[in-house]
Amino acid sequence: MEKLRTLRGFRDVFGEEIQKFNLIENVSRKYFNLFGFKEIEIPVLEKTELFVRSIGDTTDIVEKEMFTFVDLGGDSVTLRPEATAGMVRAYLQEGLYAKERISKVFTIGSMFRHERPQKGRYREFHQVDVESFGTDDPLIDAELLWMITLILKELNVAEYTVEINSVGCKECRESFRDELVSYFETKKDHLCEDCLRRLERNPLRIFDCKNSQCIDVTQSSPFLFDSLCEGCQTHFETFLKHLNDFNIVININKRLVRGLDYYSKTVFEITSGDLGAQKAFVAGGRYNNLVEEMGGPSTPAIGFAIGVERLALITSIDALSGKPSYFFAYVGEEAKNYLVPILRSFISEGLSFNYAYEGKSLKSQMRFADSLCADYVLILGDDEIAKGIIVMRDMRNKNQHELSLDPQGLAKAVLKLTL
RNA sequence: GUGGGUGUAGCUCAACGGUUAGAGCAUCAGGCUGUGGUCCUGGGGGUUGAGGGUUCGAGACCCUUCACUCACCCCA
Repeated sequence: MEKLRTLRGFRDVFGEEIQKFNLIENVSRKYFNLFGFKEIEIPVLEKTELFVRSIGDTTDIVEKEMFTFVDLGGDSVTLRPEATAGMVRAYLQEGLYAKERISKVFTIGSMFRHERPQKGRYREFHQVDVESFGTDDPLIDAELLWMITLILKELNVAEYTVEINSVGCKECRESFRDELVSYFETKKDHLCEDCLRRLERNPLRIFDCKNSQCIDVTQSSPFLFDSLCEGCQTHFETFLKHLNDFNIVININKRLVRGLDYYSKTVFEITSGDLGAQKAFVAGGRYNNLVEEMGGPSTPAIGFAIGVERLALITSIDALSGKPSYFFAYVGEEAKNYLVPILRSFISEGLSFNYAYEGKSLKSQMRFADSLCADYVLILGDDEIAKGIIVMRDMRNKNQHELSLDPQGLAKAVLKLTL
């Protein structure tokens, strides 16, 4: 029989990695709450159209990376490849724009992209996603980056680069596009196949190309950054000023463009050299037109996503929580009768507890306790029962104490001794 | 979609084309029938990813296929 295993690019997350995931989520939540962001959980599965319309039908994600299928009702549905589209949909569907002047929301969960898996990239991956609707003030652009740096600091991530750029508004992009196309037309024979295709459909993406010839061509090309309209330029300069106020060190990268069509003005990426090719672990930007394009009122917005797997790769986890753990070792059937009362006592005091279900030898139980890294082992056998006591062994220094055998009061007595 | 690497015990890996495929770690047990980590002894655990071929003989060589992995592409 064929062995059952996960689908390609899908994984079981456990052990140290899940601890890191939890840590990342907890630290993120903490700061989101401090900054006034509210959690919202949105569906993993949405109508395909939602993603096609928001992300853009010429993007790689939509063209070849979505888990799309027809459901039993005949609708084309898609597992979300990113969170922003669903967040915008929720913002409109739930009428948040009418309920509050500014909506600051976040969500945490799985995303799906049908790509070839490699280090730090899987078909199911996790993102922490943050969105702010309702203001174009560059102060919030800087505030988001500040919040991210605080989270990274608490997670002990020190080696990273914040790259920022502005991709302008619709208007400056429109006029720049013609300028760019005419420049690349003259360099056509130096561009790779992909870039020739990009030239037709989405010329800005040529800046994304890793091909050395294409990079050469872009060296002397005009940059959108240099032909921003006055409004976008002021927006960017104010953004820079606020970043400086928050004491955030950044790197302006005129080549930085995003792979999704909806971005405008501010875009940013946070990268780490420790991640190899998949070096971006946080990315985001402003998208002032998307809400309107999706059928809502004209609403400026900005958001970002943290790649949890990638962040976990560069996060080192400290020692586990300081709470001691206890193990109950018993010898003989009579001792086992004390198990449940003692268990109840421990749980009601909130003490972490474990034991061997089959009795086995005391030696075996001690080994088990050791393998679980128990801090204390409570030992109960015929001798102790006869004397009305229970022995508590400190596994680190091998000291043993005798406690009176009173199941109800045992946890309290143990607490007094061990804390 | 393209290219490279790798598939042998739960994990990490050995085994020149030649007995019954081994070792370390892990696990279980014993030494020490009431005390963990160290030590010693032993046990269990394998369709060598799958299928075909070459050969007297294949874990090894050839072909096919699958999977994993890294990189490209793209992205978080």
